[in-house]
Amino acid sequence: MTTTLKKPQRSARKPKGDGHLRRGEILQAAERIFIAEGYQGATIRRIADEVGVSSTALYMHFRDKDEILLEICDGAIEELLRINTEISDQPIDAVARVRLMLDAYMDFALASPNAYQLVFCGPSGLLSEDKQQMTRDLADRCYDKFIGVVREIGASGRLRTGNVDSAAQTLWTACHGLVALLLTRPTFNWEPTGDLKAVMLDGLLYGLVTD
Amino acid sequence: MTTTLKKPQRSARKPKGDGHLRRGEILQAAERIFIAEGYQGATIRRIADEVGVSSTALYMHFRDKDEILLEICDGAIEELLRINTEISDQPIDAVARVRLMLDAYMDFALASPNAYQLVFCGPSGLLSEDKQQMTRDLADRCYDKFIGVVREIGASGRLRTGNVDSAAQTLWTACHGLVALLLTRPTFNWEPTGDLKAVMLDGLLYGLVTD
DNA sequence: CCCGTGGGTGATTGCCGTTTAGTGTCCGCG
DNA sequence: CGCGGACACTAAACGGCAATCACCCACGGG
Repeated sequence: MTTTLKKPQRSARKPKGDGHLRRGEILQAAERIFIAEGYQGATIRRIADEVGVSSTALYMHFRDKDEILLEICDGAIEELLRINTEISDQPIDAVARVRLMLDAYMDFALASPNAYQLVFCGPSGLLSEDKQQMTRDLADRCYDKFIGVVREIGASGRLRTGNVDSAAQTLWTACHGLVALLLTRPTFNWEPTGDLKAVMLDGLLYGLVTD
Repeated sequence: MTTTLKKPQRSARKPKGDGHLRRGEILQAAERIFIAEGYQGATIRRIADEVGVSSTALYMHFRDKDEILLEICDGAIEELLRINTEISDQPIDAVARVRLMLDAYMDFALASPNAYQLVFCGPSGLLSEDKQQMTRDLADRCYDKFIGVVREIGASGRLRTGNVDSAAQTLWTACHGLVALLLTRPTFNWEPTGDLKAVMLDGLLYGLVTD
């Protein structure tokens, strides 16, 4: 009952300042299709149909298709940044925080596979470089949170390799590789996901960090 | 030499059994464009233009576009399999062989970025699953070579984690992650590639394998 | 009352992969 | 020699895509 009457039936047409509402509706519909059918299935026409407008109408609110999907991804990455910040602030051992962050990172990827792949597995040119700027910045801030904790470990002299950057990049890319392949090759005969995550984290941290 | 004149001045038409030659020419042109411009730039029409035939002609020799690119990728993966086999047969310590194989794997990915990404970073549906069968089989045989050596390590009791499969998958996916991100995010402020490879291999093997 | 403007549309452009119907040339066979 | 058929190939078209264009029209301020 609370629904559709945004304004009394004064007019058959929606009131003039509806633009902002439309934008939200489009994002919502796009996200549904994007989650359900991936990048390929989320065409401009299908999103427009879902909202109930013509495909042209989407260009009123977004410059192009990429901007829609990137805005969805931004939302996902913001969530990751929030998680990273939370973990980063916990008053526990730095190594434990690194482990938590990497674990949360992998969980995030597995929970938001489409957004994750669009941002981190983008086939180098699926979307033009400059349009990703906003998303890339967010991802970089996630990485900054991460490397901050790694730097703590390095400062306390617990890094078996002296270089903070190479250690951080190794930890990150290794975890990325695991989830990326889990997502893109779902038919492979994988060991249980939890086991793989554990072996990855145990192995890497044991290999890179001293007690 | 290869005169780029479309019509040889001798006979207006090439001899009858030219089909298999055409196939080679197409693959060669496609590979050039594919390497130079990636998956996006390698369109049927552009490949056909390069060869000097109509776009329809490609369908004489290949069922569809994916088959062309996959055949190129097969060539690349066969090279990887050859390398893996060679290393696998070397009469040296199993751990040293695993390290060599992973190192060669990463070098291969960095040397054939397009083929590597198409096979291993395919956004889960860029090419239909069944068409990749041949390529997947080759990749699986590469993995078999790899896991064979890991199994040797496990059999000699040198695996810190008892599970051969999870260790092998961890090693593989971690190395994949490194090269995948190096390829897809070339603008990131990476440490030197050699350093990253070394830290990855040292850390992982130290973490997963006992002396 | 009228007119500018914001929100929206149908038609169109220019790519793409793929399909269909057809064309010219060579070969083997009568 | 002639002719049917196979072969290598093509032009044109189809449907789908993102993106653009030229419009349209109800509303609200003057």
